Amino acid sequence: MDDISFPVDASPSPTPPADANPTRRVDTSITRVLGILDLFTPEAAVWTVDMLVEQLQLARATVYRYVRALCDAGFLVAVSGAGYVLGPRFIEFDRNIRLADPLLQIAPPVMAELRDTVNGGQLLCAFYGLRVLSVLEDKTDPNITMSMERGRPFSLFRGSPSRVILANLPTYQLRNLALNHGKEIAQAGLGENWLEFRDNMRAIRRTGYLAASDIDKALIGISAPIFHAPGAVSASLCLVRTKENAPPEQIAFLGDLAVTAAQRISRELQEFRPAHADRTTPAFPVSRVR
Amino acid sequence: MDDISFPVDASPSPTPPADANPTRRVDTSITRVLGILDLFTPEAAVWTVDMLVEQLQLARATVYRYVRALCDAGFLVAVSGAGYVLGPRFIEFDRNIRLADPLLQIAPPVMAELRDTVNGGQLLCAFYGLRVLSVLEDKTDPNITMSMERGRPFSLFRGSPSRVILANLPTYQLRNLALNHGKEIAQAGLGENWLEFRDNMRAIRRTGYLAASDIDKALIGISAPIFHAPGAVSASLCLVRTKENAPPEQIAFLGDLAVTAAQRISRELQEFRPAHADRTTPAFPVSRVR
DNA sequence: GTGAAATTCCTCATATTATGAGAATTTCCA
DNA sequence: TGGAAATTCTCATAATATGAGGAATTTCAC
Repeated sequence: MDDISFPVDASPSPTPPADANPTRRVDTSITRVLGILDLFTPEAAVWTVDMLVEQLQLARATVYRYVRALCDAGFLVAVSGAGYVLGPRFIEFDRNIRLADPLLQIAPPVMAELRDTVNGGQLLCAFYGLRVLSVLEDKTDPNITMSMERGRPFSLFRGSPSRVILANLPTYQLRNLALNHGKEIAQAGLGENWLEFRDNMRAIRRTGYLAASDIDKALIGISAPIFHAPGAVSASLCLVRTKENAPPEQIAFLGDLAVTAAQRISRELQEFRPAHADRTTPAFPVSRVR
Repeated sequence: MDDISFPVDASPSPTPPADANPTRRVDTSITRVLGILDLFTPEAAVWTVDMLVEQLQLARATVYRYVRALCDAGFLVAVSGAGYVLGPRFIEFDRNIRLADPLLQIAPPVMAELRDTVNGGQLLCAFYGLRVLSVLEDKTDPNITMSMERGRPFSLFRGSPSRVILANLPTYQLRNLALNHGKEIAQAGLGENWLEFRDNMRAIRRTGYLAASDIDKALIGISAPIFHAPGAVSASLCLVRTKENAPPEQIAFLGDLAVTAAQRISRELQEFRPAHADRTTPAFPVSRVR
């Protein structure tokens, strides 16, 4: 737990930027169609065709074609008054993901057992390529407004749940990240070069857990990694307390608690065999970074 | 509540068929790309490019292009071992929908108040064009395994939450449905022709609530409609009990309870002004049937 | 770290198909 | 039922997605 300093400006980065890679040639109509969905945010939940025409600078007929394709697929629905909103397909797919995810079958009882000891909140985070997502929360302290419910995205480089996953990625993936995202790594205070970065990650790995407070300054999160297979990190368990409820001498205790619980989840995960093992389906594995 | 009979075979219809309309010309690549996502089910959560090539009968390079487009958008993620699974974007979009949906801000406290009186379970269902989706459940009786958690789709023509929404749609939408989905309506026992259908729907509308047991035979659901605007039904509240806990003489009581709560939710919904009323955004309205 | 095997991406010619403008049709509310 | 608004259709044109095979990466066991 040495000196992993975070001299980052506290920009909240609510949504990581869509991984637009302008240098890479890509089928444009697909990208354009899918890009429409990005416009539908909680702040701008309803879009009319007129608004889309103006925003996208496309012909009216084209916008209608796009919108219809998305409606047919259930990604948009028409609402009264010539508007469109995000469709039911996202809700259904989220359920599909929940149903297929072994982590969500294994972790909840473990987290429930911890609830009283933690006396704060718990967060289960999953590794998704370049980002980490909260997938489950378990809150007891009503003073903790984590607003970290399922679906909240985090950068891979900020917050203890993310960083403890990052630190446990295989070496070649860390090297990839250092090559492709060196600037973000440096900005996050994780090292100015590959060697520094590697050593910092190793330090976190050796401690086993990571305590940090760089997302919500009033809270402290103590995270431990979860492995789908030996050496294959795929998630993390984060114990959360308000800072005044987490005196320094308790950090190690909470860290051990997190590590033990995460190891237990990892073990059950590795013994887990999905209910539908009939097909020639590969076992559910861990995300790759690109 | 007269004689709305349901002589339907109990086919569970887990997922309504994707609204494929082969007669209608549509941009094909978009459809093909989005269609890939349909392959990712809880039973077949992991697909390799090889499997996709065989399934789709497309060139390897094309499949890679499709998959990359979907990965770039976050709808798929690469996992170790050359596989792909549904990506984080669905989880994020589901959260976006939750955050933007006034219903999910208003209904939970109302449902919490009802919890002890209902002494079973409650289901909040939303109307999405041709289907109805469970969006929230509140369960107290542990014997009720509704498996109706958020995201479970229902046909618009089966189950009391769906039918009570159906019955309260505006006349011209009912006529549309009778024209385009007459067979399903007849199969669901809702009427052999437009006049029968219209009368059946009017009967449900006049009763105010609908009790039925056609989804889970061991349970009974008592549903009342929720309106986003006068005359614009958009959701329903369904009170659930096991059959032995719901003697006939209590049905009317539960029906009144559902109607009262649904009316309260409707009223608050119509008074609701979203937090982000800055833009020239239309107010969040109700789905249309096509 | 290193190297072999597997996965992923790129290049390019060709033919498919998406696009835009405006007309025709359908929807929906008074 | 009518009429304004929303949606879809038609068609010529230009853009771009496709497939095949080879090149470049990535992965993972040693």
